[in-house]
Amino acid sequence: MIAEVIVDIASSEVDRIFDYVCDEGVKPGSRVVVPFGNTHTAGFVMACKERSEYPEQKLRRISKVYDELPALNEECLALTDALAKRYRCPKALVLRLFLPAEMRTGKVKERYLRYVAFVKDADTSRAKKQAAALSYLKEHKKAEGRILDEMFGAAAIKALAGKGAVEITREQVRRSPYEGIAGSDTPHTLTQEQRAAVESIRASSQTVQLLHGVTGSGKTEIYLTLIAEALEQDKSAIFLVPEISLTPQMLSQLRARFGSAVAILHSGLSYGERFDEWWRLRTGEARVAVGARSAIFAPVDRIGVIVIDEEHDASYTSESTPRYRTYDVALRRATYHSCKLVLGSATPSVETYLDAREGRSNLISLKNRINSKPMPDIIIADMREEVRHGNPSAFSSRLKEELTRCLAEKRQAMLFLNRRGYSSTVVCQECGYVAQCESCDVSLTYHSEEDCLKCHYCGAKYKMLTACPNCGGVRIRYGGTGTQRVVSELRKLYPSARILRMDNDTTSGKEGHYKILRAFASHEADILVGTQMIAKGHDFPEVTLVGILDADMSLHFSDYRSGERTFQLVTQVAGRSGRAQEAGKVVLQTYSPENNVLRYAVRYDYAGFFEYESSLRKATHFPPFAKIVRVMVTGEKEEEAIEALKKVYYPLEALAKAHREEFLFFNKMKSPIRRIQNQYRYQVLMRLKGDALLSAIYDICSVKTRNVLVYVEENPNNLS
DNA sequence: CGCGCGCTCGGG
DNA sequence: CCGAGCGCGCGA
Repeated sequence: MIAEVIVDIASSEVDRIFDYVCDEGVKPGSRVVVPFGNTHTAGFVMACKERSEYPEQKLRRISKVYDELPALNEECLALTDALAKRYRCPKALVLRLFLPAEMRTGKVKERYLRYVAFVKDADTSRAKKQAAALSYLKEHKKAEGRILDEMFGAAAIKALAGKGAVEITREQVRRSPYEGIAGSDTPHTLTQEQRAAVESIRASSQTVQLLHGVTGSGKTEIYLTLIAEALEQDKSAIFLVPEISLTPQMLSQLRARFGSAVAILHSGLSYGERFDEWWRLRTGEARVAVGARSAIFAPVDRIGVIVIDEEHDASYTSESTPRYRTYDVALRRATYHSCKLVLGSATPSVETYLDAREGRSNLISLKNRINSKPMPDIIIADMREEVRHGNPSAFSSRLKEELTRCLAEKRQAMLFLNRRGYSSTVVCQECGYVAQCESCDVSLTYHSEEDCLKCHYCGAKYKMLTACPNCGGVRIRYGGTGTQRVVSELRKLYPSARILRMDNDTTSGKEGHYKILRAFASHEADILVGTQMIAKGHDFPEVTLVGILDADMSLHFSDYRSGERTFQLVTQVAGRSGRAQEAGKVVLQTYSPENNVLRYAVRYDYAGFFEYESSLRKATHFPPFAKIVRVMVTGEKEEEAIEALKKVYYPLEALAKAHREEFLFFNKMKSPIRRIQNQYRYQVLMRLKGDALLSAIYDICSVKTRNVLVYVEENPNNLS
């Protein structure tokens, strides 16, 4: 038989089928090792056939077939072809997405245990131990070899096997993560509104379902009901959440509901655990795949429902080749299985909501919160006023007032600032010198705890300046406030308050987040200061005050999505306040209180925001009414990068000239940040009316370059 | 991707 | 004349 093989080499040069001779019974989807050139390489059987077009004497034989059950099924293989085409990348890169990384590198092997099973009676009259072992096995049918050895001695078991009375087998066992986490299943009766939502999804003839509801409106319970339904129908489910939401609390909730039917796929697991969870899904032993973006590639058959929670989250778009959108992959899978794709969010992306508005998906709006409590009041603090009244600090007088009251009432507060470190710039007062990273064209952030300067783009650390390296001056100014500075100012203002900080610097490893959150949840601190990561999915019933210290940070980004992001951020952060008994409050500090997005956000008026934002985008020709395409060219040597840029720029320019009607904008430029991690960055920025020329653009950008990376981004998440 | 082949260039 | 360096094409 002939196998059509794709070799596991991430290069377009070898991205084609190679025919190999193989034994009968080799199935498509199997991982294999094949002789390739003068080495051996891993590969995947994409299809099998009887005869090859290739000259017979040149055919070579597959040297190893890995799994009894092929790692990939028909759906995965078809999806590989489709995605490789869509994102113009080698099939090998797509195939890799389907497998846990350690399966390729061969770091982890299955864990086997020896079992002994009863086969038939035999003469054991002259061996007491054998007789005892055999009768034990006759009763129990099967037992683990190691335990039997201990009970009856290894020799006796061996002897029985020799007589054919018992059979020894090696069976694969799985390491199961979070085994200790039990969690109690809360009773799950649905509210009227939740029942109606489930009914609407069931009855809908559309694939995509958009579940729009504020924090606390009970979206999760609806997801779980739909997943349970899939399981009842003997189908499987995929449940995706943003990376940050994969907390032990969330996992224990799922474990409690679905037990061992749940398998978790995420980077926090050990290699062995991830490997085994993957196989549990592949064999059907587990049928609910839970994880972040990459879990959309979970090896499940017969999918009954796919859920994408917090649909708007930026982490659902891959930042490396293939730059897939999770939604795109999910829609393909849902279509293949004729199942529903449920998107949930309190603040859907403009694109997603527009689809629903225009009837391309089914919109379900949850109007009420489960506990019928209103969302907290959002108070705008005008920071211009503060400056006018001689208050230069990071805290408005209103926030200080509320903080004082909150602490007096023994409640908790959360302060949010999306900037870590102490100060974002270090400036010499004498000559204006700004400390910059050697490998990136960005200014360094001062970190007070380690008394050092850090680059937030490449992670490099530098010694803090004692004097200006330019002029020798010693008067150094710290510009811009980060979380560390907020904490130190808070300590001065509220010396007796217990303060915790949570950002990338305080959290070592996955456990780090959890520890801080747990400490805060059990009221070991009064104030939690943090970045974006405190905004998502955690329940703190004692929190009655939330401060958004700099709502403008995301607002004035030169990015068409900045309004959307700000609305999402404010809504999300506000949702942290007053979740239980007490009414909550939010103080939102801004220098532009008249800003439309903020005005909609303080009223929790998503519909109003959407109308405003979408008409703005329509008028200015921005996504989802147009497409932004950025071609990035990066390389270590600036001249090489420029040379490669020219290679793509001229053909692109010609394309733009030939299709003026399709182009709204076309320009080549240096990236806003010229260099990151010693890589020079150049870009061609385009805005197109639609996708008509996308294919041509990808074609142009698939030029061969040396030492330079060229890639295409569609509607990129940031333009740095 | 990794290799080997062959072409080119420079030193002597 | 010979060896090092690199661009190119091949792999079933």
